Amino acid sequence: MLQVKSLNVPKAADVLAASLRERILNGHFGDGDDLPSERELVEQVSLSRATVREALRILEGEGLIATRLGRNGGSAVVRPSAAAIERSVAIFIRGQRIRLEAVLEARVAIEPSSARFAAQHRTEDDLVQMEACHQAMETASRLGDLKGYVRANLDWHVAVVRASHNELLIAFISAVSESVHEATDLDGINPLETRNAVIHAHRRVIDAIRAGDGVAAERRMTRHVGAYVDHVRVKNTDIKDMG
Amino acid sequence: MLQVKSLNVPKAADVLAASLRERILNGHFGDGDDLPSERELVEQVSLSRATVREALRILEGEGLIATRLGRNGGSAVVRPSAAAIERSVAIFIRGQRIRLEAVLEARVAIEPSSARFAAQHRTEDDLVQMEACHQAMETASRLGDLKGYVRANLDWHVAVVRASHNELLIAFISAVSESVHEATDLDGINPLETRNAVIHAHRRVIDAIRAGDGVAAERRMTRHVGAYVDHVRVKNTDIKDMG
DNA sequence: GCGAGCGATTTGGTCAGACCATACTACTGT
DNA sequence: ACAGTAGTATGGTCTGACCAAATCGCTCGC
Repeated sequence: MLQVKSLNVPKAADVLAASLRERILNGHFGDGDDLPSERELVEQVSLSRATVREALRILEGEGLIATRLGRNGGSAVVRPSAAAIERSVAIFIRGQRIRLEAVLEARVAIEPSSARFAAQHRTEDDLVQMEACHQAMETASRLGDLKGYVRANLDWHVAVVRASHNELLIAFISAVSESVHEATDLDGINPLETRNAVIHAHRRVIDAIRAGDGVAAERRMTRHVGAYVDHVRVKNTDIKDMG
Repeated sequence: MLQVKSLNVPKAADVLAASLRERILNGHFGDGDDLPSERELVEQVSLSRATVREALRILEGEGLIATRLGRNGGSAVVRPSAAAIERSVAIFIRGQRIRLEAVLEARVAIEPSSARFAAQHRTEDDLVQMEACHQAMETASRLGDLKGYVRANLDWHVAVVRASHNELLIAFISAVSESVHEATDLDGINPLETRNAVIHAHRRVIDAIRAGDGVAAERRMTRHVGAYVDHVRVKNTDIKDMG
């Protein structure tokens, strides 16, 4: 007797989604192009509207299309942004209950190299952004606005990585930053003494980046984030999860 | 006249998905638990089956549930894995046409620190895994099996990061590795001379990790991946996209 | 002429009910 | 006792309808 091996039965919606995804990523549909309306797609692919909608919803979840309501609405192709990565990372961290220490380690791994790349590729605008965050930190620290200080601190780190002009690193750091922020609020007393040390360290990193000195930028960032993770570690000798 | 501010109209499916997502991430539903069947959910939340299905599909896309067919089927909660991150990163790289150079930079940023963490946290099993990849590389190189060599090379790098026991770094490196692999196939002639140098560099990294010497592991890995990215850069002076 | 207002139209969002395909359960006949 | 078969719970798909939002385009009054 003929043996059929475990016959996979792909779902119609998945097949359609894969087809559309491929055409989008191939550039067949460009950024901003409107896909056919749901009812048109129904006719074109001979599937029910429910199935077509399910496929569109998959692509929307992947950040490949955006759907608008009303006349002249429909689904338009969008360039996939880092937002999808940030979402999946956030879910991963919460769902797997990743240790805060591991999240900080990831930052420590990424930021020094990013600082080096930033020194090599930074533009004038990047410097302006970093200085703005820096000043916001100083102001918030002086006023005792701890919440604003922590926020500006996070923004500064993201600004540095942004200056590297490496889209992947930017996506990664953005993804972990949010989780760090949520945990840091609870954790940090951030005494003035520590705040001043942080601000000073930031100052020196910015200077190196402005001077285009990648080696110094990397070394200074290494020291800075290393000190920070040590600081957190001594405050939480026990293992602490997030979420 | 009363002014209503921009009245947001959340879609029912999104609301339901958010509700279920929260309950899953809170641990209210544990790993492996079965969600109510679609028809039960329809009754519980007073929405149509199409809407309920859309919500479930969202969660499935986020890697929070898995759905099985047939009797005793239904949606079961699963721990979100790195797979979702890998998917979103792959889409991001292809969709944004991230430069291969940027992808390699991300690896360069991540791997040295990972090697250091690996030296600190590696288990015996981790060493076995790395040695296995190493040996596979040597064998493939000797036999001239370039495809196997490249594969084993990638696996070795992932194995090192895996030994760091940092789930986030593992997810990141896995995500970029696939993209690197797809591009490397085309790129690499990988002459014997280069292969031997790579294998020797790997040997020294493994030795440092085995010895628990984090500083040496990090330094050696830095040199190794730095040499590799330079190697690629000289071969592609023009900017090359992926996908 | 022209702008404000208002209906018509297009399009996604939701609903209801049905039927099919699949995988497991339980019975039944030898 | 066991193989085969009918039953059943469940996801997958289809059909067709109606609702709600956003836009278009016409009319009317100035």
